[in-house]
Amino acid sequence: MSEEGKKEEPTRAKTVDGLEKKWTKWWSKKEVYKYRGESRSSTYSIDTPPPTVSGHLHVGHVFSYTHTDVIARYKRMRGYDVFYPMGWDDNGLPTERRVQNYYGVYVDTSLKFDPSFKAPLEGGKAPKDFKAVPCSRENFIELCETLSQKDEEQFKDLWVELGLSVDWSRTYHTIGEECRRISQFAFLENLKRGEAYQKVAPVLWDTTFQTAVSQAELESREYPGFYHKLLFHADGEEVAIETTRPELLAACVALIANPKDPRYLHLKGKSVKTPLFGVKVPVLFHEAAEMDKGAGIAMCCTFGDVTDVEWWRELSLPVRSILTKSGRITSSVPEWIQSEEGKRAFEKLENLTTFSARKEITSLLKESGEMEGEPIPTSRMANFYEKGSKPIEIIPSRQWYIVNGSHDEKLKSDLLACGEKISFHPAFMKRRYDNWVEGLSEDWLISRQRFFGIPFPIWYRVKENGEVDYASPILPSAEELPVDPSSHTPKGFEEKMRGKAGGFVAEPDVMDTWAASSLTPLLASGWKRDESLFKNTFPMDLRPQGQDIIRTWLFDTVLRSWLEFKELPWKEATLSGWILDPDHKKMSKSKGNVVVPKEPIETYGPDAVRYWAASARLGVDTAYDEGEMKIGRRLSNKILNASKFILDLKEGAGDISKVASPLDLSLLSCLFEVEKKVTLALESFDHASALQETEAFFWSFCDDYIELVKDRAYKGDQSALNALKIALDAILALFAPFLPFVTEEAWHWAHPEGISIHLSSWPSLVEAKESPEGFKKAALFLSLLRKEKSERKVSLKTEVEKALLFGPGSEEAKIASSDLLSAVHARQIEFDPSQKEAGAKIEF
RNA sequence: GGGCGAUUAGCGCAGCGGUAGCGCACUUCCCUGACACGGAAGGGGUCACAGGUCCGAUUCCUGUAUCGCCCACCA
Repeated sequence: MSEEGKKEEPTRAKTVDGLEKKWTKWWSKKEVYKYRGESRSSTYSIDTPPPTVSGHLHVGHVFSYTHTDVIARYKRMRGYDVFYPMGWDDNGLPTERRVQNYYGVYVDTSLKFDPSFKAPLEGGKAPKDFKAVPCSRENFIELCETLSQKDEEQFKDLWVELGLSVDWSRTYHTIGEECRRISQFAFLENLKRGEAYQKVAPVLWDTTFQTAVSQAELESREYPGFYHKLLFHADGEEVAIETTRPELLAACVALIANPKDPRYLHLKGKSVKTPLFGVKVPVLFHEAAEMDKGAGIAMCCTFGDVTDVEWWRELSLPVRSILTKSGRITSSVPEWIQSEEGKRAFEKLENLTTFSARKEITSLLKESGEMEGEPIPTSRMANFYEKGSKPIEIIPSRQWYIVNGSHDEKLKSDLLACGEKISFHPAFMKRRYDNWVEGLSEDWLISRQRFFGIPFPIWYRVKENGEVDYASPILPSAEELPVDPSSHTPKGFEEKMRGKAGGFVAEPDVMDTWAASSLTPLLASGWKRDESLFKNTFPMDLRPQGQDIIRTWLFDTVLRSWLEFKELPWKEATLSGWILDPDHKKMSKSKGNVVVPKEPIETYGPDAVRYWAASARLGVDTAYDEGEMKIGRRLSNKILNASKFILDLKEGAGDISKVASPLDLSLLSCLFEVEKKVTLALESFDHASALQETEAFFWSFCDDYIELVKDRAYKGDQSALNALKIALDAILALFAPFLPFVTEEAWHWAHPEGISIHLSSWPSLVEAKESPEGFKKAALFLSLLRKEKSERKVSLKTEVEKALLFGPGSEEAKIASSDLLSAVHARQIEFDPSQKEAGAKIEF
């Protein structure tokens, strides 16, 4: 026992306050949660979600991580060697922005690493006329690692305080060297097998961040717009179309109507002239044109939305692009506009943002009389990059992709089969996986036009004529990884050949953050780094995560694992729900309703906060509820007090052979039943019922069993004393995964030489000879007698002459007759099972 | 438009073929030799609605409504 422990012993803690400091220190000193790595069969491995290191903590973190910790602790007590690592996600836009603001820098990939670089700021507010300073990608990554270390300390403090049983010697960073190496290596493997490829195609583009984004990162939002009715000119008639994107008129390549629409059939094979620009475009027909939408005929622009892309592809239309990557109209008149009026009109739109261009073109159209009526306001759904603030545009560019089954039926069905083999908890979450896989329409776009992130390990040759030869990239060997092609020179070249004809250039793009995150099971388990660790931990057992990232993190991880090994990354996936604020609104920083987890932990104690979290089932959105924490705190205190009471009695050794009274045996049978239920629940990841079941038994144990046997226990009755001790040990063990601090405290009172309850074994009682009904009925009649006393307005300890128990169950309750007698302070007791309804009477 | 979940006491939630449970809150009582950061007892619900299956439905089936989420649509 530690010195601290000794000091505590004479006066056992009365409340839960302060337990966390004492025991977290002890656990760390004794390496209670260390993964030993003996064999795959004894290992239970967890693919812990690496929290985004953004400097903000949130009770939602506490919620879902507690669910996982309960399982980790349970498995450990079941004898598993639990592999429970922790990662930090410091690769991605949130970190990038945070580092930029914190240090006052931005990345310039043309710069070389500067070992003496000093950032101009170090947190705090930037001076008024401050201008951010450029730095190399490597310097930026260094700054990122420095800052995330600070953030990680915060997170780690929280996790430790919460009592997460993480093995802190196993941590990783998603921007760390090892992760860059693995991500690049895995990408090169994909490339080798033909699963990664590049192509020039229309991509979803965020104009604010100026990067391509993937289908998985889209979200639909309500966006205000206007319907504009434009008049196209056909022979002898005007064709009206409706559009919300008039600014793209110059990019129009065709009008599309439904082949079944009689209104436009006569235009088949004809062309029309666009308003303002007078460009001739064909009238074409396609099933995707909806007759009841707008005018029933649409203009197809390159590119206004994904339907345009579909038409463009299927009808082999030309590309007429007028939007630049910054979201502005191009700065010169495109060659397809021939007429003088058209050229003049376009000049007025040059360099305008889509928003200003829309206003400008509207007035031009009004002037020319080619718009019918006023624009009609509408609210439509538009696609946004989830972190962006303007709708995405579709712009053709060269990008890297990884296959995901969208164009490959075999791969798609393999991935669906993977979904079948993973157990989702709750099970209905699997449908979201299926829906996503079935609905994929494009391969996974993994290149991002950002500066911070994991670079593609690729260079390209520059031909003698100065053109970049994308077709045959130069690749590094596995030993060279990680590389940053913008500052490292490929083998066989000299740095001075960079950017020169006959030389080389770097691939400027970085990988999507999910490209790294999708490798967490490989990263954590030591793939290509520690083969014995890898053998013992992969495929992993459990992936816990949020329900919102099934389509990204979960799917991408399955995909990468499948491509790499033709294997599942893990067997089970648990999905936690949202945390809502007390008014059932989703907690989010922008709403300002976020609760910082430190506060409730300090106020109620970590066990109480865990109690709240563990009371909610997986997949169920849960309101933040301090009331529930109060109950958890009360329960924790009660556990301490009940333990104290039992251990202060004349010590029973917990020897089951000394338990002889039928009531005591019956209690142990009830306990056996509870253990079975709790174990079953935890095996199916139903921590909430496990906790509830344990708690219900514990209250009945305190209110009924302890009250019944108190008298015997005071008198040193061995049967009662031993049963109390056995039950106490079992109850502490059943609570241990949920309430690690109080259970540890009380367990050490009983086991002063032991290391930790969390390394002790899960209770495995055998059913006692007596039926559980005896105790249950005794408890029932004890409660009926209490009710009788309460209704007769006498105190519980008032002496009475006779207690009369009748009705069903009173026969079984007879095994407790002498205990009932002393518990209700009666001189005699009578039973009458012949009555129809159970009840109790007292006589004075 | 497709899919998924929810709807049970004032609130938060369990339950699931046999005439409703837990916790909080509420009312009453009790500083009883573990516990007043406590304990005992009590009141409170036509289980969203409408059909169907069944001897019997809150529980199964089919619809409807409301709320939430995911996907698709975005002329």
